Amino acid sequence: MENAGTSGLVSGAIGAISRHIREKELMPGDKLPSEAILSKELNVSRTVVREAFRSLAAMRIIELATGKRATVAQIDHGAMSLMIEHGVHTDQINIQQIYDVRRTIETRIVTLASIRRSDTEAAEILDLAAQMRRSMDDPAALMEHDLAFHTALARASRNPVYSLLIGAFQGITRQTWPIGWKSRSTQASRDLMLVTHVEIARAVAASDPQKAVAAMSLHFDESVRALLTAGLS
Amino acid sequence: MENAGTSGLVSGAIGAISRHIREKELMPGDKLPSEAILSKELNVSRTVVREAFRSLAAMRIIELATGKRATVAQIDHGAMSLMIEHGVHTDQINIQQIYDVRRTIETRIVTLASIRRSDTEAAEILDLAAQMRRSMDDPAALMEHDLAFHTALARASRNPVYSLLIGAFQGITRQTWPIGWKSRSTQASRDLMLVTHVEIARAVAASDPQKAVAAMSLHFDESVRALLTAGLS
DNA sequence: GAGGTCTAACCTGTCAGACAGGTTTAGGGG
DNA sequence: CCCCTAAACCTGTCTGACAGGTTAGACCTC
Repeated sequence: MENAGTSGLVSGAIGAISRHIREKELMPGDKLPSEAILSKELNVSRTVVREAFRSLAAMRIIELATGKRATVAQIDHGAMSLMIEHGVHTDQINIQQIYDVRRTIETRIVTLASIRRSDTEAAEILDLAAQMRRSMDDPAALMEHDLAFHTALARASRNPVYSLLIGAFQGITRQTWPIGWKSRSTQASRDLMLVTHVEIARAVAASDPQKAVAAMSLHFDESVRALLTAGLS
Repeated sequence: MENAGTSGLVSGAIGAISRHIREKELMPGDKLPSEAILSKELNVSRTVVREAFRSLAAMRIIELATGKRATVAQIDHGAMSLMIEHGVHTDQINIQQIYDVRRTIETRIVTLASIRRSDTEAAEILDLAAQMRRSMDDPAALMEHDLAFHTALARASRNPVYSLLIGAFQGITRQTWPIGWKSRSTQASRDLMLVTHVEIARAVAASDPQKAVAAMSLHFDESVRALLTAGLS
């Protein structure tokens, strides 16, 4: 009775275009045929091709731009971020569950980062931790540095899937971060958070996976507690 | 110089519709306004609303069906699966990287599953492992049971984000699984794989997280080795 | 009054054609 | 050989139309 994914001209076009990308082994940046050509080849109206393009663009599989032809896109976490946000807003996922996943993958990330980070990356991570400390009185800036810190760690893991995943959680984290920050009411608890980040950075820079994991673990214990204190289910 | 995500009438419509869902606190299954109404409210043509709907449907944020109005959708791994496949086909992600992520999260999954699984779930997981054994001579069926096994474990973890992630890797796994199976050329290596699954199932059923993690770890060691043997970068 | 049926109103899927810009390309002039 | 321009190409958006699926209410029967 259900067929949503495969029936309909648009779904057919999506499939045909995806196949085209695979078969021609197109790489990010490569151009796709124009809407007019595709609509002729697939025997459908331009409307159908356009809706197929939009669908693929929504998943960041292709990239659209006015005047230019569509191109194959680089993977990007934007779409995943929206999906996760949607899941949270519709009560299908809660914040604690996201934190469990983040803890799991970020623990692995710091292990890999400790082993694989370049010196430049180590410096960047250290610097981001320092910037966090400096922007202690500006929550918005602090949050951005915090997010950038975790993103940099993911990148240093040299596994793009981890970067993708960390990026996917960023959207919803932006919305919950202030809650956690506010619930750290004492100066001591705020300091602790900043110090923990510095500790993580130092351990990664020192190529000490065990210490890095321990610090990251502490960070999550503390974060989860902060969110629970704030009453976040 | 870049603005792809926020400019254009369609992006505006996507934003407006997303906001509508959040502000009205719509839950999965709830209906959205019709295309005609939305196009009037947003002062854009029906074309624009339709393309916005398609985009949201591609991310499985909403669900479309002919004749009926669009509804808010349940989270679904379909879109993520396509994104991952795209990443692999365009050489932005390789299989080993995916296996590293899977190992990381599946290790956590069996820990949670061991603690939280219901008796029904335990029985199901045990049964799936048994079915794998029985379909040893039918690779297609074996693969499906294998995938179902890991999906069932994720579900038993009681964290929908893990289910989502496991689902997201399923598409690409379907394409690489046969490679791994073929590279297990000896009867002994094939038996090992089946036995390992049974071990995981038994450990979860026995609520023994440590044993479950050990077995899962072994499973991934073995899988990664099989793929490396097959020459998969 | 309850239940069932049928029709009219509503809604989505697809098509065709049109036009305003943005982009690329080929040619022509210096 | 380089630069500049105009034509060709391409996408974004709008309008109007029609087929076919869905729904709700009117109506009819028991």
